[in-house]
Amino acid sequence: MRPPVNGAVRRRPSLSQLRAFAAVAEHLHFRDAATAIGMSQPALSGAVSALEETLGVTLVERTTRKVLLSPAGERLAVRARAVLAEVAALMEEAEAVRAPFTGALRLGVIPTVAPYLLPTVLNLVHERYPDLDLQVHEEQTANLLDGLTTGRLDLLLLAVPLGVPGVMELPLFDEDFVLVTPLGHELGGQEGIPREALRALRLLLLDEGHCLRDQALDICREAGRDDVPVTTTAAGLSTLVQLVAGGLGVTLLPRTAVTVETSRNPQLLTGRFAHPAPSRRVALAMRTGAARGAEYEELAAALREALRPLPVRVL
Amino acid sequence: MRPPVNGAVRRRPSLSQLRAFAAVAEHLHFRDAATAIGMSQPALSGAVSALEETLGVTLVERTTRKVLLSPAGERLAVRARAVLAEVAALMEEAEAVRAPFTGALRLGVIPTVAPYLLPTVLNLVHERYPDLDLQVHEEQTANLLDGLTTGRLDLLLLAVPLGVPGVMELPLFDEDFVLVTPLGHELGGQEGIPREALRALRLLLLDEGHCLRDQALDICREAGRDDVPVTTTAAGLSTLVQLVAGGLGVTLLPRTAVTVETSRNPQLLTGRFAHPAPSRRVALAMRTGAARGAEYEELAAALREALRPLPVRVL
DNA sequence: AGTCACTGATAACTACATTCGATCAACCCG
DNA sequence: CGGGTTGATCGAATGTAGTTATCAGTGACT
Repeated sequence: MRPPVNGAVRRRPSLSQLRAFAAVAEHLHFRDAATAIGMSQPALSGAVSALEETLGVTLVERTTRKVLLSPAGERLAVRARAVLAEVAALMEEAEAVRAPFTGALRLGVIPTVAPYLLPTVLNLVHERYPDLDLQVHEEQTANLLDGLTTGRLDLLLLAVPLGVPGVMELPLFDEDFVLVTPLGHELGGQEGIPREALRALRLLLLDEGHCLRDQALDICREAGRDDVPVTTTAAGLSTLVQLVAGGLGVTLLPRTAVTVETSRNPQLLTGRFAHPAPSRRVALAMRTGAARGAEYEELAAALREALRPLPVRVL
Repeated sequence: MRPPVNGAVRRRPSLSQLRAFAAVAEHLHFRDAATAIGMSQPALSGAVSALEETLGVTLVERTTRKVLLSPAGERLAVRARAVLAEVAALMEEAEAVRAPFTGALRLGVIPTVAPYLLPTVLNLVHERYPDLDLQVHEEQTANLLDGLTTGRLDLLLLAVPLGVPGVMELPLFDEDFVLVTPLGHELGGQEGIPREALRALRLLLLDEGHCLRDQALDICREAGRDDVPVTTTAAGLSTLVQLVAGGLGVTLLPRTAVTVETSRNPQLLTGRFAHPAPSRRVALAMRTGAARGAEYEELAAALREALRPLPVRVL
């Protein structure tokens, strides 16, 4: 009493079969799919048929003129892609073991960090990991996270916490915010400024999308300021500082940006907040389970050392 | 200027190679591993060597007397297992598509739900999915969750929310708790009992580990009762009800349990709480991304229909 | 309606990877 | 110093997976 039409011996699918199927699922066209994965069309055709045979399921509805996936095919294509992704991760990890700190590392950095930390980062990489081909992409947090999860980027350097599942943060340091004022401002150059002072100030902010803008607004809220002072905004910290120098208001600057941005402008003063000063945490972020994760952690450790000379609290 | 000792052509590992490696990683013994996956020892030996060749990494340190994984091997074994797990999931999903609602379904049920819902569940399965081999396991929530994540169980029927990552809940219904009192108790048989009444009652509870016990305690806390009345506890709801009938105190019973547990005992009365009454939500739970997930969702839908006659709020 | 271009399927053949049984060499143990 | 166990190696048989060449069905255009 065996099942009726089941003469097929159930066996294990092969990776190339899954690759073939995934390619067909993507292109919905056998010849295109075949060239895409570098094999002949008959081979691919046979591979897909063989897979359907081994799984006992029709995956692809082919009318000579059109190809589309069966409902089962839709579901199994997802699984096939998952398998192939795992295999790719394995091979990548093998490569990472074989030759750590080589090849391309696509690093995403937020604009309010990039100009001030990149010198340190680039130096470190150049000195310590000369075979690492660091490719820097400066974007805002949301874009970076999208790039990370879609695989366009490998590693991010940004402000945390992110609270995004599947993304692991490797904290680097905490840095205080300082108050940047024009020369002659009542708070100019003071120390121990209470946060509540923010309530009465005309605060200049970055454009929408910059996490620093949101952090500044949060700090204001915590200081008891409920209105949102959106009068002027600037695309970059340098511009923002120029606006402050021009007397349009004051702004908050992360500690790492202060030296670069204010030293070249004698019109500015920086004031420190009272302890505990508002601060932000800067970290590396990678996909949880990234193939080169171990390297990223080592890089984070090396980076913490390299950042020690900076006026921040290294973690 | 090509890399020095790299004559090997980098190619793609095969699934059988990964299977072989995973087996060796598990057994740390070539012959055992070979028999475990049903292939000859030389074949397995060759497969592992071939994998090392394709990956360009030494995975296994073999001294003729001992086998152990290299650090790289440890890391890559994890990846290999992940690949194989994905493949297994794919095959299982294919099987599920090919023959839905057949084969074994290992269902875990908590003790405070099992006796009252299983008749409905078994009936439904028998009528609608006769080829489904339902295997019921009655355990407490913590054990069930462990069983689910380790793969010992496929589906759970329990009280939610669980808040466990990787576990998806398919809500079935909400049911009120009722107050069970002995005959002659001041609150006996009343309706619209305020929760605050719980403060003054001698409440009997189930043993540690039953989620119903924790829910009852939560309800008490919400009602403003801070002390934990742990005087007597019982291993099952039936026992608990007997204790109530014996005048030892009162207890909370989920609505689905009331008919069964109180009808056979004329010594008891049940009282309803004022709206909104304390309640619990009962749901199915499965691993996120379970191969037969679509079937479980359909089963949940069918179950909701089948439960409609019961005095609960079906979702 | 006929033809053409393009689709995926098939056939025949080849190459090579996988597997097996048999055997070998190293090692631990008594 | 054997005896037994370990993993590695060998050579042959098998089966898989790939190739090129060709076929057969379909829709579009004239």
